[in-house]
Amino acid sequence: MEDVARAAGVAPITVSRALNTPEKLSAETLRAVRAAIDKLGYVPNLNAGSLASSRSRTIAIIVPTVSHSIFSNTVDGLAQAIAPQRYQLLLGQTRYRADEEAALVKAFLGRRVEGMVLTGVKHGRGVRSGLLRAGIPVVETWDLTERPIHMVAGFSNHAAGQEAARYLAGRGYSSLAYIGGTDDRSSARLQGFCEVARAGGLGEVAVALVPSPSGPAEAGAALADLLSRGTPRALFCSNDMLAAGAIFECARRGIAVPGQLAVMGFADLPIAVSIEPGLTTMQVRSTEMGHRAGEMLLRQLSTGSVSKRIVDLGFSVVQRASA
Amino acid sequence: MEDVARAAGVAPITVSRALNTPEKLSAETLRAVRAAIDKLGYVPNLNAGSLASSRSRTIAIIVPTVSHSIFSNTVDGLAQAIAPQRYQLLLGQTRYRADEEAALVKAFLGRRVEGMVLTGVKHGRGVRSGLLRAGIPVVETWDLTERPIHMVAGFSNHAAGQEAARYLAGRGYSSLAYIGGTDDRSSARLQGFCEVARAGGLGEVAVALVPSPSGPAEAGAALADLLSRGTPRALFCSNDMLAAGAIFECARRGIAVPGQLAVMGFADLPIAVSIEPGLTTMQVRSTEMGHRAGEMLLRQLSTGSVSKRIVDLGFSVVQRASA
DNA sequence: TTGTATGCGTTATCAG
DNA sequence: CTGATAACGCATACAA
Repeated sequence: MEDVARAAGVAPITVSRALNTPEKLSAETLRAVRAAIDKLGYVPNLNAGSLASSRSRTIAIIVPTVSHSIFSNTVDGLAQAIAPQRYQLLLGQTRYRADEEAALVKAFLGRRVEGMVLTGVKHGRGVRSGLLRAGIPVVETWDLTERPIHMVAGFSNHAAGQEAARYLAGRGYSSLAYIGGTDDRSSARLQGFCEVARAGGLGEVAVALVPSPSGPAEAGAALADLLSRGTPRALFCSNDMLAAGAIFECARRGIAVPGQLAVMGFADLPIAVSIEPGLTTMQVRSTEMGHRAGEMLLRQLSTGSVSKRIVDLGFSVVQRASA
Repeated sequence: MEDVARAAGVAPITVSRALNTPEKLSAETLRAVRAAIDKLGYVPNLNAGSLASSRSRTIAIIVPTVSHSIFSNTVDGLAQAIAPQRYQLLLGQTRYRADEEAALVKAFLGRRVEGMVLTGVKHGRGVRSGLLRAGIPVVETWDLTERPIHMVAGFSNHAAGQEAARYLAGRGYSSLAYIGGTDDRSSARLQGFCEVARAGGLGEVAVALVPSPSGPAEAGAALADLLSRGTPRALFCSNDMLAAGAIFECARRGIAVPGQLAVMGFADLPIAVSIEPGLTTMQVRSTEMGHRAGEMLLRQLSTGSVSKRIVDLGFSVVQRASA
């Protein structure tokens, strides 16, 4: 910056201003500084700027894994929301391990990120307190709680599970089965699903769990397991990829969908509308969740005020052919 | 850090050592410092550390979008490779726009990232020169070139396209069609595919392009378009999601796969093995690409030497039922 | 509109 | 094994 200042015949602070508040410089000075910057190929050190201004212009997001479209959509949405404001994105993956989350939060706090987006509302040891002490805005996603760390943008997994059971019961299916992951949010959906099934007199739900992260192939094996234990009439899968895998397995076994087995998914991924038969599923706004989280953080950062602490993005059944 | 030092009765630099080179401190001093750190809830400012040491311990990756599994796998692989070394990951999305790439590179350079992973080998204005001047290690992925910026870990899209055509020709299919995206790498695959088709006397390939990013739904429309223009016997899709969409469309139209139309995909995503019929596809190592890129960067950063500038991860046809 | 003085929170270097 | 001193490259506060 000193070199640039010298080349442009100004003080270093003027170079700083040319970068950050160009509107406060005369056109002539600005031109000279920019010419010097180009000539010297000067690349401002943003870390030094962060240190001096104590504003890092970074936001972090922690997800179980980015390999799962539901989460990568959220990352995508967040990235799109913050990019126009020239914030940069730090990405952390827990791979479904709570202690990883705590380590990542600590590391990001060390980076002095200005805001953080988390997955879920249950967190590892020290996460909540560390975040609270840091005093940065935090948005939890992919679930809902009355008592967020700071803000939450998501939907109730428990209620979504209930709604799925209600939908299937309403269509007259009585013998229900479930295939899903082992993470907190899948578990919440399962619990809601079973509650309504039980309350509706549909009896016990046949459950097959697959370890998260799960893909369509695992669903095939899980379905085989379920079929060996009984004859379900309708199957709720904790995400669309599992549902797709189940439908493929049915095709392989000559089981008609929905004729013999109705299949319902979760998330409304692109494959849901495309697969044959079209997949009845629970739509949730995965991209919007990230985008909204970004907006909430930015609003808090720029105005210092929260508009809403709890944003329920909801869910809705998308009825297609499979159930 | 000063507060911690005071509480522990040592100099600030000793606190720094407790954090970075604990093995150089006496057990007693170390214990005292750590106790003070815990007591005060001290979180070291890594940005300040970066400034003083000129080592940021960050690595950046730029992908078109993380919503596409092929790229999110690469991000995942990179994240896994660098996490154990306590490097952090900055993520940038171009959304398939070259000028975005240049802007992201510039921003990441400003952050003083220690290494960078790019998608593809064609880059926006100033990207190559800026990176070269910065002197940081760079790994290009998802393609191959004789003249990488620094290093490249990928495979030849052109050769993969050729191989696909060769495979289909070898199975006796003569009337070929193609559905694919509009990005550089898809284009390279298409070109290789057409070259071999032409050279093998199979005539012109019927081509339907869908704008990137593309999903299974777009493939349905593209296939409809192809069918309105002729009767292809085999279809090569530029990724498995497009192939899946094409297979679903065939199911809808009562077209037997592979009986009436053979379908071949690209990437070997989890859906390929799961879908019915099993998808014949071209396997590429998307996760490994990111992981390998991370290892190459770390090696360069720690030893200062490159083992291999050009790493060809290759590709291979995975034969299943669809072609 | 531009400049001067100062400090942000660490680590490198050199000494003891 | 521990400490004193001087950067690192900027932006804030204030002055002109």
